Order: sequence, then C-alpha cells, then structure tokens
Amino acid sequence: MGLLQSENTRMNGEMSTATKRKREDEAHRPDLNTKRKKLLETRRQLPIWSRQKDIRAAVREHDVLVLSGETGSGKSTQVPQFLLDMFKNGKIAVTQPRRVAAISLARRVADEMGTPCGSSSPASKVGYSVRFDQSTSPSTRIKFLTEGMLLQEMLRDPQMSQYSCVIVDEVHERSVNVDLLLGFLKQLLAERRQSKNPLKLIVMSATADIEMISNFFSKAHPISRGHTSADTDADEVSSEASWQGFSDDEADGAVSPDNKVSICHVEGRQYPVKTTYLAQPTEDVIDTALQRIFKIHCGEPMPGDILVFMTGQETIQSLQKLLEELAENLTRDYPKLLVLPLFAALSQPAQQRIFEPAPPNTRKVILSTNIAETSVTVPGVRFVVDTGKAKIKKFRNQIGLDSLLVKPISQSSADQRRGRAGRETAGQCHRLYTEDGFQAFEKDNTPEILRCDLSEALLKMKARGVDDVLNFPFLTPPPREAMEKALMQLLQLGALEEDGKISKIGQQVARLPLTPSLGRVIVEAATLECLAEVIDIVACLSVESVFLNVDTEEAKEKAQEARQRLFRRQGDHLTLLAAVQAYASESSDRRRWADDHLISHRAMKGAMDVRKQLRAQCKMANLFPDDSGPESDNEPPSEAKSDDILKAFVRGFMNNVARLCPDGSYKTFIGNQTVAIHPSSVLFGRKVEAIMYNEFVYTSKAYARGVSAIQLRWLEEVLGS
DNA sequence: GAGCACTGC
Repeated sequence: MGLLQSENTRMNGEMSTATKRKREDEAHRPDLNTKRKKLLETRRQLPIWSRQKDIRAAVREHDVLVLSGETGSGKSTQVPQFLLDMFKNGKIAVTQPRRVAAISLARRVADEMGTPCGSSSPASKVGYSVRFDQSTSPSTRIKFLTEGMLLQEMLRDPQMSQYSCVIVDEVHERSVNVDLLLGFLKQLLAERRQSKNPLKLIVMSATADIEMISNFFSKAHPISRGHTSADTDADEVSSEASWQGFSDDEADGAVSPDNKVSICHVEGRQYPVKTTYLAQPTEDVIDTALQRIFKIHCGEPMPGDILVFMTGQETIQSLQKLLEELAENLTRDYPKLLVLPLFAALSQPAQQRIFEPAPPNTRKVILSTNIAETSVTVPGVRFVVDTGKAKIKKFRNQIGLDSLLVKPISQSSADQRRGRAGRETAGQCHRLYTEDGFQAFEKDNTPEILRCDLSEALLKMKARGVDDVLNFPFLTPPPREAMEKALMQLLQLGALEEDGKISKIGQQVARLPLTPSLGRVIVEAATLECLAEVIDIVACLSVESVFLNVDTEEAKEKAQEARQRLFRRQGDHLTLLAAVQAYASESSDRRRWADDHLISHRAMKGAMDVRKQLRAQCKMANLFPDDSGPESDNEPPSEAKSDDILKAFVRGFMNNVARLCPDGSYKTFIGNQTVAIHPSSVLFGRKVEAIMYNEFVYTSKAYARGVSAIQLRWLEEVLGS
C-alpha cells in the first residue's frame, strides 16, 4: 500500500498529461487492436513462430535456455511474448546492448500485443528502461532494458525479485556489462532455485558461441535433481534435428539427464549474398575501394546502394573527396553518385541523410565506420565493400594506457558486415582482402573484458558482495595480472580496504554512473566543498567532445575568437566549467549560443542530463553539505576554489600526472613515459610545471586528453587525505 | 604542430 501510494504521488506532477494520454489511449483502443491483428500476420511468417511450443517446453523444464538465432529470426520480439503467460507473478526482463534497440523493441512488442507502450497508460504491459528515459507502468509485464540498467538494478535489489525471467539478448557482442550480468545471473540462478520464486534465464546469441555459453552455465554448478517441473508436458517437446536437450549431445557424460541447460537453434531469414575476395592483397586499400566502387556503380543495375566499411573519419573523408572528384567526370550514360559519410561524431542531421531517399537516377555510396555494423541499419544496401579493418581500443594495464589502433577485424565481424548486403534482397559482398587473409582473421572479436580497464567491473562485483573476484565465474576470465592491477588501482583510490573488502567510499563510487576514478573525484569534491562545480566538469567529461572539431583555418580562427572568453589558463577542466556555466546561464537561445561558440549542442544537452542525474544521486548519498542544494550559482570559482577543483581531480587521477622535462617533453611521474598534450586540449603547445589528465591514449603517439596544469606539491597534499 | 572506432550506467 505504501509503495502504491508513493507511486501515485510521484505521478501526480504529470497527472494532467497522464490523464489526457489515458483518454487518448482509450479512444484509440480499437486502433491498437486492428494494429495487433494486422501484425499477427507478419509474426506468423517469422521463422521462430513454429518453435513456440519447443521454446516454452524448454523453459519449463530447464533453468537456462541458450537460443541461437540469426538476423531476421524474430527472436527478440517473439520469445518474450511466447513466455509471457508462464510467468504470472513476475516480470520478464529483456536486455539489449543499446538504448535505441531497447526502446524500439518495446514499441514494436507493445504494438504486436495491442497494448500501449510504457508510461503512456497505466494499463501498458510493455515498457522500457534506459538511462535518462524510463517508461513503465504499474501493469508492465515485459521490460526492455539496457544491460547497464539491469546491472544497476541488481546492485539495488540483489535478488531481482520483481523478475521471474531474464532474457539476455545479443550476448555475442560480449560487452563487459553482458559478461558481468551472466556471471551474476549464474550465481543468482542457484540461489533462486532453492526459493519459492525460481528464476529462468534465456541467453540469446549468434550461432558460433552457444556451446561455450551452455558449458558455462552447466559446468561449475552441480546439477540439481528434482527441481520444479510439475506442469511439464513432455509431448510438447519436438524432436527436430536442430533441437537438443543437452543430454542428447553430451558425449562425455559430464552432464546428467536432468541437467538444467538446453540449447535451441532458430534459422534466420537473410537473402543470399555473393562474396568475392581479392586475388592479391592490396597495398592501398583506399585506391582499391575507389576502383571497386566505380566498377559496381558502372556495372551493376539500379537500384542498389553501396555500403563501404572503413576505419575512421580521416580515411572516410579522403575517400569521399576522391569519389566526388571522379563522379564529376561520369558520362550521362551512368546514374549519378551521392557520397554520404557515416560515423558517430557526425552531427545528427548529417547522419539522418542516409535514411533519405536518393534523388532520381542516383546511387548512394555510404562510407561508414563500424557504426553501420551493429548500431545503425542502412536501408537500401545491396553491395557491401569491406576493407577488413577497424580501429580497436585496447587497454595496456602495465602503463595504464589505452591504444586505439587500426587492426584486422574478426571473421564474425566480416560476416556481420557482409550480412548488411542481404537484408532486403540478394546482394554482393566485396572483400578487399584475399581469402587466405580472411582465414587468418581471428574467429571472433576479443571480448571487451579482455581489452579494458577492469577497475569498474571489479568494483561492481565487490559492491554486489563478490569478495573473491579472482574466482568469479567469468565467461572469459581476464589475465590475473590485469585483475591484480585493477585491484591495486581501487585500493589506491580508497575504494577498497586493505583486506580487499569494499570501503564506504567504494560503495558510494560504485553507485555512480562513472568510472571509479571519476567517481572518486566526486567523493573528494564533496569534502573539498566544490561538488557542484566538479559535477559540471565530470558531466562534460562523460559525453562526447563538447568543443567541435574545426577543419578549415578560417573556421579555426572564428572558433578561437568565439571561445576566447571561455578558455582558462589552468587547462581543460576549468575551461569546461566555464562553458557549462555560460551555457546554463544562457536563458534565451541555447542552441544559437552553442552554434556561435562552435560548441556541440548535442553534447551540451547530454552533459546537462548527466549533471542532473549526478546531482540527484549525490543529494541522495548526502554528499552535498548540509542544506546546500546542488544548484550551483554559475559564479566563476575563486583562485582557491579553482585549486580545490583540480585537487579533487588529482585524487582520482594520481597515476595520470606528468612533469615537464628540460627537453620540453612531458614524462609521467610514474613509469617515466613520454606523453604529449593532445591537440584538442587548451594546453596544447603550452609548457607548465606538471600536468594531470583524464585519458592516456596511444594513436600515432601517446597523448594526454582532458589536461590541466597542476602543482607537484598537490600530490603529497592529496595523498595525505 | 597535429587530431577518437563504438557502446553504456
């Protein structure tokens, strides 16, 4: 009752809108039903439709179902609906790696079920929850969430008691979050099996790795006998070849007949794609791509757009220039060519252009980074040209440096790229490498957990009560040294006690949507009484670059002039603070202000969202001094306060300090590595006693990003605290 | 004097 009450109170503020929405929904109810019926026809055509009984039986009889299904099988939308009536007392959670996917799947499933979506009506059965946007109702039965969101929920409610079933989708992408989730869920399954409220888990992944995933779930936990399956209807289990209870398959007899994991494969629906390779490896992939694009354009009938996978902004823009020059010279016998770049840093309207239909008699060529491999679906593509390379980030824990280098992609990544040509009709994939080259690729992408700084993952585990992180059930255990390095880092931050248990500070940090270093900065700022200011800066650091890149000399001068008022000699941190304060106090036209200052409006809006969230969380954690609200006054900080702000950052980034050497270079305080100030920094080209930086990235050389000038004596001061 | 692929809380 109390809970219900507060739920109502919370909704009160929006009552008028909510009531209005409800009336609208009721008026549209016949519409919802018509839509549902119409969609039912489409659903029946999906490959997965005929497998409903199998899937239900498997979930009834086993704790875990590992389901592989290629693109177009319909698994993400249908499986939750197939299972819904089996879980009368709890919700079904469905995780997705990306926000847009979670939201659009929720909308689609709501339409298919003939129910309103999310918070639009209290009767809505399908909702979603992503950062900054939670849309559920008291009647929500199926909830789509991002992986990170479910992890946060798990920290607050370790038993996940509101869910009877968790579906983890797109596991083959192997984000750190999905690896953590699966480890936690494996432990939770064992706990909940003993309870009145057992948990079912469905893991959905690409075909290649279902065996390793089912091994993961069946191995370390001993088989439980006689678990609840009162309503089992054995007749429903079909014996199709692609369907296996694990016992049929396991030759070594390690798993008993009533094991708890089953696997199931569902065919996808893709059009055939003809694949070609080079006979000889190419020296100049841009030139080869250029020639191949023209060969396709001049040789293949219309319609059919071309999607080219490349490594980054720079190569994309140079190929775009070459293509446009050559396209000028095309005779009237050929269709026109429209070249469209696609990468994440591109403005939203520029990205939208790929969805607009091309003018008559024009073929689109989309030059894209990896963004088109998973995040963005480009319509109308019949031809894929694949350079076989991508920029891949890897953390080197010995020196605490991220490298971001061009590397060959994996075979599964190459196949994913190829699949982009067969979504609407039969297509072609032109691989700009040899078949031997393809065979030499790694089979799968290296899981992120083997490539990243582990401190955040380990802190989350500690916060969930996993004391022995070295023996955590990892799908792919990271090297011991990497984990030890991360534990050392957490200890140094004061997030762990000497005995390895999580500290009070660690608990506070783990709840924040930040890396442990940035979280520690927040906690330090609270004691130095500069929290509001530090939140503003941290908010900027956790979004894409606030200051826009400018290409031309002319634009650069203009930007320099417009931003002059914002620049602070101490460095990037106080400059970001000045930018946020100026933006926040701009009451009339913020977009125009951003444009005038060559500041990304999108990034600034993102920073304001993060700021709001961090302020709320810090208030909840009582990090603000008594009665002082999180509202900063937008006053420029005094000299002393500026120093405190930077000291707070030094507390979280003690290993990221470098001093100026007589030869004019900067060398890290720990490890004596050479580091250059990144050209995007306001300190670029300046010489100061010492610098502190948030990121240490190796691209063409080792760069420091997010840089401020500090005094070396602060280090001792901060360490004393 | 030279520039970061992509997600997520």
